[in-house]
Amino acid sequence: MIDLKRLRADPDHFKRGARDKGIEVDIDRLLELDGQRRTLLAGQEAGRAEQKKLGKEIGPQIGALKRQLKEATGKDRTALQDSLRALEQRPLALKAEIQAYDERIAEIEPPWRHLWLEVPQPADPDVPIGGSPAENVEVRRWHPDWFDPARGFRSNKGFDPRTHLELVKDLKLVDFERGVKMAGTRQYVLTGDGMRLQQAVLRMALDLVAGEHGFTPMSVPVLVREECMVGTGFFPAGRDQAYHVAESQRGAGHDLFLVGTGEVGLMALHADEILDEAQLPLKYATVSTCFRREAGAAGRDTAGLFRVHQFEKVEQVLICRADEAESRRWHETMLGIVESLLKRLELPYRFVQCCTGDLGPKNADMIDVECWMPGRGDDDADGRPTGAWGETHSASRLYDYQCRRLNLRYRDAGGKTVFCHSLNNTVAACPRILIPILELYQNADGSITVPEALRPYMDGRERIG
RNA sequence: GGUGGGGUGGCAGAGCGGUUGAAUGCGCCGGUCUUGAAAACCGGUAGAGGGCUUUGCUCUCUCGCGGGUUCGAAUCCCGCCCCCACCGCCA
Repeated sequence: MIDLKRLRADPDHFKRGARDKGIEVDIDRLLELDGQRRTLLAGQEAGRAEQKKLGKEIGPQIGALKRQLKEATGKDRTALQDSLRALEQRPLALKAEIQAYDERIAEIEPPWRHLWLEVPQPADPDVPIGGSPAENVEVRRWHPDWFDPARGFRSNKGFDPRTHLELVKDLKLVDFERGVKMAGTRQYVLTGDGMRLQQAVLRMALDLVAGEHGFTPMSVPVLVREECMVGTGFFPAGRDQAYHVAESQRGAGHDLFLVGTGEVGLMALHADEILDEAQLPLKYATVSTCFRREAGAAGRDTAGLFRVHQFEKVEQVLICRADEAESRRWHETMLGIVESLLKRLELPYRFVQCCTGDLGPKNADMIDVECWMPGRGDDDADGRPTGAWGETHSASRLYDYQCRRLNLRYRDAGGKTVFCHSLNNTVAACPRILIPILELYQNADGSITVPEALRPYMDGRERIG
């Protein structure tokens, strides 16, 4: 969430930020509620201060009188009761006053809090302003010697490509029909070498980020409390995207939600903690199952492995000191890890600077990594796909937006508690990353060459099919 | 799932409903002493929000979380969450 002090000081900054991201939030209403709340709080606190003072003054007197009352009879009793009543008059009036404040605050706080959570983090000034992914800006690209996306598949490999959909069917790597039978649309079964290939990619990615780059590998819950989803910034905006396990309907005290990314478990791990500055940065990686409802994506990428409800992902997160330069450096470092993965896999890729409209509420900056997928894109005159870039990774820089929500802080050299900065980045998302691998490494005879970097994870095998 | 016990500061551990935001011990920080260190002694040691004459003073909230009783709740009542023990079930 954003810093309310900054919002009060410069509302236009946040209004602009929301507008640039195409997110509707009534900031004027939030400021109004905030002002009301602060006024009420001041009144409530003044009342309580007096109540405490009074309690110390006349509390012991009341206690003494009540003790006397127990033994007293007749006239004494009436007199004692009268003085008791007189003594209690002021605190009773105060009590009513404070309760009135409490009620009004209780009315205001839920909408105030909800609006506060909805205010997006403004994008950094160097993020291009735009409304849709079409306005994202390519930053750089790379391709191996043996495949230049600019030239088209045939001139690179000497034959026309099949799409990954055709390849997995021919080679029996995926069973879509039975996946759908069991679990509905966008479900699939990886079979045999399809599963082996996926495991090879995941393990290679985890070894890279954990083994070579010092990210601690973790296994974290994928079924979490709502607080984790709100804390990591996926709720309330992305509530529709998450599967909701309504355990409260069968008597449990709280519901659970299936995470859409391992980032949730890795980031929520340290919620409500105050870390030592010396512990930072925290570098974590996980391989986890991810669940997405894909609400609003009906009809988009329905065929194949591109957009599915359940998938496996190696994710890296980093929690560091609240220093812009440092978190920018880590962003580059994490992107560098992805780059080395894709170079080892020899997959043509490009980095894309996402525009404001593509960032989502929580990010100040986001770089997408796209791989060349020969089976995507428009068809040519012969009805063959011409290929297109497809998003496989996404690297976000969040400043302290996420850590504020998670209440995740550290104590700096001066002893102050400061919200940490956080970053996250895909290392490898499966089965999506299998698409460029299968399509680029396909051979004229319909087989797939196993990328060299994956062979150690595939019992040394050189081809599938 | 059943039964029982329990959640208090960095940790351990007290706390008849009334100056208890919290004794005591440990740890940590500063000081005295010392050639240096240890010991001993003295002092200080939670977080959040607000106000001001803004590096200090002051107010409010926080004893798992939420609600209730009360003039007043760490203390009494209710709900929830979590932990521990034993039993049952189980990869």
